[in-house]
Amino acid sequence: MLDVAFVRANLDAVKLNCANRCVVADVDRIVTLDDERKRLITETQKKQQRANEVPKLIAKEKDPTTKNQLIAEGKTLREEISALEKKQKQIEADLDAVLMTLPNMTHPDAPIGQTSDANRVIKKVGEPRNFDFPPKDHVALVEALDLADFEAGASVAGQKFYFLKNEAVLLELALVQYAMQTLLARGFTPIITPDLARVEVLEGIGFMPRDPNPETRQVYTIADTDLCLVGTAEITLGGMHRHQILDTAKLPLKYVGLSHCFRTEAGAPGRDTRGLYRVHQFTKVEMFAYCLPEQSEEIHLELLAIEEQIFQGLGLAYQVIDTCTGDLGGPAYRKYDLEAWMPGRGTGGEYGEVTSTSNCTDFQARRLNIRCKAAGQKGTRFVHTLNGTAVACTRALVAILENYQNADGSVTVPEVLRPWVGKERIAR
RNA sequence: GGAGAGGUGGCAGAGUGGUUGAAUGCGUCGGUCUCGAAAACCGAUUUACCCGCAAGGGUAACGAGGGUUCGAAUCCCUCCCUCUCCGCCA
Repeated sequence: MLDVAFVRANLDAVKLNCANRCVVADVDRIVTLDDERKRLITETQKKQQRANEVPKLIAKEKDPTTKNQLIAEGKTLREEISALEKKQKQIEADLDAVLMTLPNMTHPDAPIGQTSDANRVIKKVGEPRNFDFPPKDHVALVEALDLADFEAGASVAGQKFYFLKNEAVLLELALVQYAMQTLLARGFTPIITPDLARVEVLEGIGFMPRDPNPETRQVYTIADTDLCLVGTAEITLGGMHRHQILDTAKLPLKYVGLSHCFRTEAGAPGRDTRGLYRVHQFTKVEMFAYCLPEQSEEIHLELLAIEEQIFQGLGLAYQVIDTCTGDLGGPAYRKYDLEAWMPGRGTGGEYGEVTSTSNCTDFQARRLNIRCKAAGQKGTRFVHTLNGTAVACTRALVAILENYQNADGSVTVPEVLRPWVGKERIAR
């Protein structure tokens, strides 16, 4: 969420930003509603001031007639204040609703464009492997090597669920270990988060679990509760410190969280329907940082560097994407994606998204009410929050299986994962 | 899940309807004293918002949200959380 004062002071910039990010929002209405809100507050406070005086007078008043008059006045004041507060609440709800539609501001260097076509490739690392045999896609590999059971997944939980089997299980656990160890070495605090979170937390992060349209709602909600299955540990890691004032000296806080992720994948029908690429549940190791505003750009680059380190370590070719305005989503100020080469994707291989790291500046912190304060100093500031994928297991599995396959149908285990997988080659 | 207790300022801990934003202690910061320090003494020590060019003035908040009342940290309701005991379980 943006600061109302900021919006008022930068009306044109906010409107341009909305246009760049393909968001339709009634920015002018924010000013109108905010004016009305302030007017109501001022009026309420005047009445409240009198309402505070009256009881004190009553306590001292001896004359019964005057006393009764004061009691009557107090009664009237209470009714008036109550009515004003009701009005104020409504205005604030309206204002909030408009503010909720506004996306975060955008980094000046982010590419401007409506669709993913405008995303900018800023770096390519590693060469897509040349095969001297026709490479299989991961679905074929998984079937041949008995690494997953999609039919059982569909039978038990429905389309886009799966059972991992055999070495795929070991690979997933190895990926988690590998990512965790990499982040631990960089001073991140390891966390295992809840897989469920309250609706308010989801909303604070920028999800819309109350979206009445099931076609666009991204998350599963739990019937008869105010809980949702988390789509990413970003939600829980970001919610972890909500309503807190953090000590400036202890920032940045860097966490590496492990959780399952659940996504309805509504609105993505027909896309990547096969295999592990787009599924309703997967395991993910996620980085999350809370920091001072002046630290966030540097940390964003650090998160990107870590993602690159992890995929370089896995020996996978990838490209780095600077995401364009139209593709940023609501909370991100800037977003980099890593796309790994996937030989089985499309015809003849394509890059497929494996990680994503966003600098959300104070957009989430404002909604989640996470501030920081220097000891001994007056005043607080909203922190900046950042997130980034360390490893999304299923996507990484796709890339590993397809890139490490051999002519004989076996798959070589990436060297960094061997300590946990316990073998060099997966074969049947 | 059942029974009970409880959630007050950085911490500890008073306060059960009337100048209580909140005693007291500790901590922290500033000052006096001192060559310096300790001790002692004095003072300060939350956050958000509104009005105002400013100085300054005001409103709100005692887990959260409602309610009763002229007046609520104090009474009532709902929710969240913590603790103890029992049950259950990995």
